[in-house]
Amino acid sequence: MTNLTLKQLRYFEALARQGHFGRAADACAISQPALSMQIKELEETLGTELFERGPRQVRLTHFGEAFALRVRDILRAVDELGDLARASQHRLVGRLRIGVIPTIAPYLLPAIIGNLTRMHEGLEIHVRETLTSKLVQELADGRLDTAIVALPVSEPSLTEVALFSENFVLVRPGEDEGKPVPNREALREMRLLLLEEGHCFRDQALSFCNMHSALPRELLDGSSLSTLVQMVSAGIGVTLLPEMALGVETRSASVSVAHFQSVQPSRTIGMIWRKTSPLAKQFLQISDVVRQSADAMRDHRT
Amino acid sequence: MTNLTLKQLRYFEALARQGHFGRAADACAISQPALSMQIKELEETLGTELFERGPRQVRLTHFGEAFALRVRDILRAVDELGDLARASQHRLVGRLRIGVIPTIAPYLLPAIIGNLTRMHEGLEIHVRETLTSKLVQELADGRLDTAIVALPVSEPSLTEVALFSENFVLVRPGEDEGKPVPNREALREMRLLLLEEGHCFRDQALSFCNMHSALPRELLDGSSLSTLVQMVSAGIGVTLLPEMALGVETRSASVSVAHFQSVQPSRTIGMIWRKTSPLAKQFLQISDVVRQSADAMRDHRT
DNA sequence: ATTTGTCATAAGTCCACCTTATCGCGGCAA
DNA sequence: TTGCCGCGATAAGGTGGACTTATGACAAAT
Repeated sequence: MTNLTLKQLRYFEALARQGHFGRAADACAISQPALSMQIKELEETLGTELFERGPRQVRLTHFGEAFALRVRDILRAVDELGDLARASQHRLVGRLRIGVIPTIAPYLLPAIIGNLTRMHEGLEIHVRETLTSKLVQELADGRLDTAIVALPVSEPSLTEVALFSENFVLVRPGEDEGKPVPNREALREMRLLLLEEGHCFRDQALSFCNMHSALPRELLDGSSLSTLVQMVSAGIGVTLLPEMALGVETRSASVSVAHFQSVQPSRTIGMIWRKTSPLAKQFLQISDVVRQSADAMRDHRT
Repeated sequence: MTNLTLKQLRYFEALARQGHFGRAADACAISQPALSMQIKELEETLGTELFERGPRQVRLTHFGEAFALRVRDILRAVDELGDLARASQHRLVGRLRIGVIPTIAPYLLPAIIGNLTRMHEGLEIHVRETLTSKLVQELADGRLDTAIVALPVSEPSLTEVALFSENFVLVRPGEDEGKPVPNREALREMRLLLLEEGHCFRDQALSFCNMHSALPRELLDGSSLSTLVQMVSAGIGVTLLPEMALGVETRSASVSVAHFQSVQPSRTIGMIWRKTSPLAKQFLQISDVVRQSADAMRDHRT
């Protein structure tokens, strides 16, 4: 025996409502025999009569009534599937698992989360803050949807879009205020405090100084940019900060901030996601939000 | 765009569960391209991607996950439809609206209801007690499922099956005990107490006496057999009772009961239902229950 | 008795769906 | 790199199911 179909249930519902084959067929935009056949097939599939066909009227049997109640629930649920799909066309819905590197997260996330939840009501945002390599791995595993990292990542399976660039600034103890800004060569002679191994920002800073990672002698590892700034404030050394961290980290510390003159060190921050992800359009939307958030922060700081 | 089908939802569920087109196709007992096409069609219908097709694995999108939850509910509900039908195959289920004439109801119903509820657990019995004409009308209107009345009813649209026959007995005041039993002609000279117009039992009694209904002079109307017996007990007249009523009505009344000698008046009690009713088989089942109940009563009384 | 209304059945057409065969592509090993 | 392999998408063709119109059957109404 054939399985039952949604079509049959729809026809059944129409006939139960109309109590008349002809009118029900009209309502379904089919011919009366087509409806008759489908109803008959449905009854055979169930092994029970659903309607009592009298010459005067077509009436539901008892079982038909019980059946109709459940069928209506089912049809409503099915129609809601369509609504659900339509609703999630333009609006990002459900859970968004976003990864962010530690040298970005504290400064950018508050604004991003605020804007996203405001624009996409009902969006549940999970944040993962860790190193780029782990983010990439978790992205590939499907444990993350997207991540905000420093470009380039150069993973062939990932799409990357640029969000913004930010310069690095030199942070020195407060008493160094006004001293000439060292160039890269001079910097190499100073005690440069950087994050521990694995942070991309560390590599970027080293790269700017033309140093290789195999020079641990002159480096002290700090666990966060905030810690580094505190150490600088204590006169232990100097460090580099991405511009975005300036507002938060140097506000209440006795340090002096200096911009480099000729060659501005910088990095590009971008968003990445699996090339296969069907949420690409939504991610582009989100990237706009992030870009705007970052711009707003920059404007507000200057 | 075509509507979505249960088949698509079933395929979708299999693919969501297996995460692999080939295995899901096997599970559905179809070829892999067939499943691919149906999934594609489903996604097009919804306007959204349900799966993220990576070279490594096939994963649900967020929307796909939300979708799967609802789909599973729907499929479960649909499968329950089949169970519901199968469960109500042989067992009478739901509501049974049964009509009974007043000269039967008080005596037969307790036993019937007891037996029916015992045999068909979960059966909800509604009883309607009124005159045959109204029962027939309500039956035709679909407000009753079946009725127990005196045959024949001779409605072409109704099926009738005999349940049992019962004789009428003469009920006289207690002091008439032992007096010769009058024949029909003698009965016509006595003060015969009968039910009001419309009761079939009244017509049956009159018919036995060869009287026509247009003889109100010698008749007094009582509202129930019980009332009639009380009036007889008070010496107001005599009446006829169906045998079935004997036990209940004459137990605590000072009346004498006499059986007629030669020509036993009687009536046939039967069950009726719409010819179009698909519950015919169940009604036959019920009629057996009723028959047994009546026999048990008769045996118990003698 | 004829007509009307209503549902079931018949016959034929067409499209949806399934099949097998093949392509395209990314991953993997020599 | 090059060829192989696994897997999903695509192509082409066949079959059955579902729809159509036309007609039958039956009861009710006139």
